[in-house]
Amino acid sequence: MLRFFNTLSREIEDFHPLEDGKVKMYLCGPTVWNFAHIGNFRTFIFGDVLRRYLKYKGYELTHVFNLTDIDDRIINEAKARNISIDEFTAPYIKYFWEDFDALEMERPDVTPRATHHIPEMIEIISKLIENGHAYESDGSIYYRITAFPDYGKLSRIKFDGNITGGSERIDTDKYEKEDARDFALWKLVGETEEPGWDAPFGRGRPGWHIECSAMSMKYLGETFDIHAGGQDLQFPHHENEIAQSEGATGKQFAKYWIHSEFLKIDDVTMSKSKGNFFTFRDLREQGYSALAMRYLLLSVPTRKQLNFTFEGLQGAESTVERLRNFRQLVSDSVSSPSVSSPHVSKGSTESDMVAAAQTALEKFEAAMDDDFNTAAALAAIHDMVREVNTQLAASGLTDNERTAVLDAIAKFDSVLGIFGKEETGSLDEEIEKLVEERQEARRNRDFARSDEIRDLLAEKGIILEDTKDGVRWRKQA
RNA sequence: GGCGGCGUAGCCAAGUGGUAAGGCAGAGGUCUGCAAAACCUUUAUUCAUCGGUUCAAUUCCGAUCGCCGCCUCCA
Repeated sequence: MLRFFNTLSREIEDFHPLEDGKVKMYLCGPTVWNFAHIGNFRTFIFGDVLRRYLKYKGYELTHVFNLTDIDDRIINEAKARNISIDEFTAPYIKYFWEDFDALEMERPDVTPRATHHIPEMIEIISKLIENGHAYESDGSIYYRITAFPDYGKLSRIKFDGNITGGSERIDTDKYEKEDARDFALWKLVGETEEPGWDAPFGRGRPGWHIECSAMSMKYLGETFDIHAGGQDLQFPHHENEIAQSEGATGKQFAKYWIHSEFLKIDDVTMSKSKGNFFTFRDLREQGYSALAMRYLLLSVPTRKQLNFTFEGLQGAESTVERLRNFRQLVSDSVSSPSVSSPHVSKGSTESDMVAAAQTALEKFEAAMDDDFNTAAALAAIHDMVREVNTQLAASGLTDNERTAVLDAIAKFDSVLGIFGKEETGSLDEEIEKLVEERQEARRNRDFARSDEIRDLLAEKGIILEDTKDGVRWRKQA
């Protein structure tokens, strides 16, 4: 039974989708005004694992993941460069998907862009004006929070007049809002001002929150199962989404809310405004692999803050390498002559590793079912790896064991995506020749030459290992 | 000021009212021509501190210290 923490209730709840066997989920995607950093990707990778795990559990999933391609930063940057919004965002959208794919995330089913859904936003705003949840004032359409008594039910924020730290904006606000908490749905602009779209209530552009209401409800319906996103979006973004959507439809918006915690770097939150962030590309250039980043970001359950350190990333690199190596060893064990040697044919030996794989799968699923405890899920995998490695070193695996273990790995990886693609293909001829020459040298006990070749290949990213069954090669991640 | 989270070995961390998962790094060993990989052993008498509840607390309660976040654009 899948259970997880629902921000709405602040409790761990059993998961019951609205419709049996089907899940509709929405994840807030990036604002494409810059490169996404790995803190951003923590949320997205969690979303990916959430997606994969729901499918693993057999749900038929509709997964919507938006791109915000209009907001004040984008407008200002585009203006500053004297280019259109589309021209400004196009490269960042391209980079984003490149990073997304490189991090082995599965593409969501629908990836809508805000600028392509202006009519849907206008429709919601029109409804809100009609039913009294919105009003015009001083060049903007505002949401009327007093008309929505449930406001604050997600973030549980209280407006007791106690706000001091955040009061600056409100105190100095030059807009004529009925209530300081009211937020803009639509900002009216002049007839020729860009960007601007025509609407019954006047030409303008959307506010900061309406896009997610519009895109989620368009593709998932007025009520859907899961809405996820970064912790920082809880307030005001998600709170406002609820207000807009439920204000317009009178129905519950999302049933379950999941928020991913921040990534810290040296104990300070990684954020663009603080300038202490690394992009995926930064780390890639420093030689760290996408798989290691995935592993690191999944090594801490999403609801806990994760402290990023290079020592940790390096550790993740070693771990991922070990896992990949493990799969390769198990896979290669087919041809190992020791597999069929008589001394391993004891029935108990075989059932042990089949059982180990089974146990690992059970623990893995139990951990994931328990509020997506990826840390415990990884531990289950490591336990199996150690057991099987021991068996492998001692006497090899039977065909049944090999199949069971590889099958378990495939299942783990269908959710976590940390093993990466299997190494296939062969070495090119030149390298093949060097390997052969090294073998020859070793036979002649010319170790100086053989070590020389091994170093040479290592520089090319080919790692050679001499095993009792012959030479084995693998590529560096 | 209001609200919330966290503090577990060198690092990343799971976890439970009954006596500390897992990974990385380190040390020793097996194997190897040497390596690598893998395996074995080892690394927290202790879970920020101080009190309290309890037969028993890292786990519950309170206080203190430290760190992080939201309340303002940010995954």
